[in-house]
Amino acid sequence: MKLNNTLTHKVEEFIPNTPGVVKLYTCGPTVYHYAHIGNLRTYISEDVLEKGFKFLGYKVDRMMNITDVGHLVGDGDTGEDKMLVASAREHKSAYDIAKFYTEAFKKDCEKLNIRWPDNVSNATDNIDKYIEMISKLLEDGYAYISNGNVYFDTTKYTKYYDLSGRNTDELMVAVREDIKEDTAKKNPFDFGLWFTNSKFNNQEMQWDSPWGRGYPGWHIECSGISIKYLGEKLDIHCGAEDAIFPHHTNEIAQSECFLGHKWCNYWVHMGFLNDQEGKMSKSKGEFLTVSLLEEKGYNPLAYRYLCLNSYYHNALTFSYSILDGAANAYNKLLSKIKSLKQDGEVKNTEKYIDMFKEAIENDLNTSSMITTLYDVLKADDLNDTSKIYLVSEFDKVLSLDLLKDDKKEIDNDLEKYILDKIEERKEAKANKDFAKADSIRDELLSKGIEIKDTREGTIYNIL
RNA sequence: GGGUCUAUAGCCAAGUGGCUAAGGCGUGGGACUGCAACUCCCUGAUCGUUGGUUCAAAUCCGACUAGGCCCUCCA
Repeated sequence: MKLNNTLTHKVEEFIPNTPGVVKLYTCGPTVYHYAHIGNLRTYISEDVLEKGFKFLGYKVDRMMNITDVGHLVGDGDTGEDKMLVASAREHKSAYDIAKFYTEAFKKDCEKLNIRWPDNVSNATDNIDKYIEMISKLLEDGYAYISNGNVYFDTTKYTKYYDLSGRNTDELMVAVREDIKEDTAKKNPFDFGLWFTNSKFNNQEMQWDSPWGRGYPGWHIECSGISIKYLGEKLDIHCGAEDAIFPHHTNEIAQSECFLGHKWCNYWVHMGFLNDQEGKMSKSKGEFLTVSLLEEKGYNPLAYRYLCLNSYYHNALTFSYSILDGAANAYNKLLSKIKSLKQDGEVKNTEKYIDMFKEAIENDLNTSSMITTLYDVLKADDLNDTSKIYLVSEFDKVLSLDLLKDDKKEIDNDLEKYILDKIEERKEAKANKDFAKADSIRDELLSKGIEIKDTREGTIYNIL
């Protein structure tokens, strides 16, 4: 298995700490609002990564966090706490907001066939672990207290800039005009581990700690949860590309200083889904949620297909025309698969399984996986039974419901009505009364029933 | 300003130094059809520009150009 490792800036062979086992940590969502489809792209990629490893025979121990503790709002807003803003907007407590949007996120994942990870933990459920880590960092001199807050001292960790490739001199502090520098820090890029004295005096979520009542910094959350549940050595840490600096950079610093050794060998970052102006956000432009796509008549899996057709590490620009293309391709693919009929024994499939595995091993080349699927459908050395078998195998990773029988239940009355109409139209056609034939077709279509004339006769399809 | 990633046909893309540059969508043409839809067949690029390395480069190196992301938080 080869992966694009941000730590080494190379696509390189993946070697787990324990042969055959992958310890995988994926950064989860901040649950203060609905997720947009750009957020979900990352989770689709991580889902395929997990399933791809399993397809290759690995055991995957995966952990994901849910960030349910407040942080600064983004996407155009400034200086407010996300959870607080959502609380005020919806007149709910921060805990209720987190619960509500966690459920919403879960539903979105279901619609996109993103398997809910076996291990998911809320940031607020692991405060004890953060306190343990921060205490040790203070004890060992990697952290200091200033103005009531605990900060990590970035000058104490020499490899601080390895992941992002930056260096201290060239970074700009508070590059955006609307951000004020925190003067309590010793060094500009030190970051908060625990706050007791923040600008959010109305912070609802607070806990007691050796440094006073307050709340943890954002970065400690992922490190704490990962180490608590997956142990001291992690194989792969995933996240979106914007998390490289400072989030993942800070995670590495605090984790390795706490552990005293190398923590994670592979850092895999997912590219963004952009709109025409660039980064997709919740506050500018159209707020593209899975529900919105459904309202517009798109199958969420058409979006999944779109994502799988591109490389996880690169940016993808969203537009309705590319979604239309994906939806079209996806529907054609489904109807091709639907036309397969069981016709014998499964045979000659090894070659195609190998091709599919090769695509996975090639840095999760989802585009090639789909190409292999098309190769199977076109193959003349495979019978239909073998093709169906391969499609079902591939769908373990692709999760596009390729073989799902979505035939809608219709009652006998409706069926009789449709068959009568089809018979009536057949007669009209025989009598060359095409106006009548067309009007019957339109009538059925207006009721959501599409008919097609095939060599085997007229068939109908409930839309 | 600095870092980092990217650049293959209208669009999504494969390609990891060497046969005629995969595949999908769309477009155009054709077959089928009373018409249409469906289906099937045919249809397109010297790989951002420019130097270099090599017997050989879309593939390696340099420069340039364009764009994404990061330097509060964001997937």
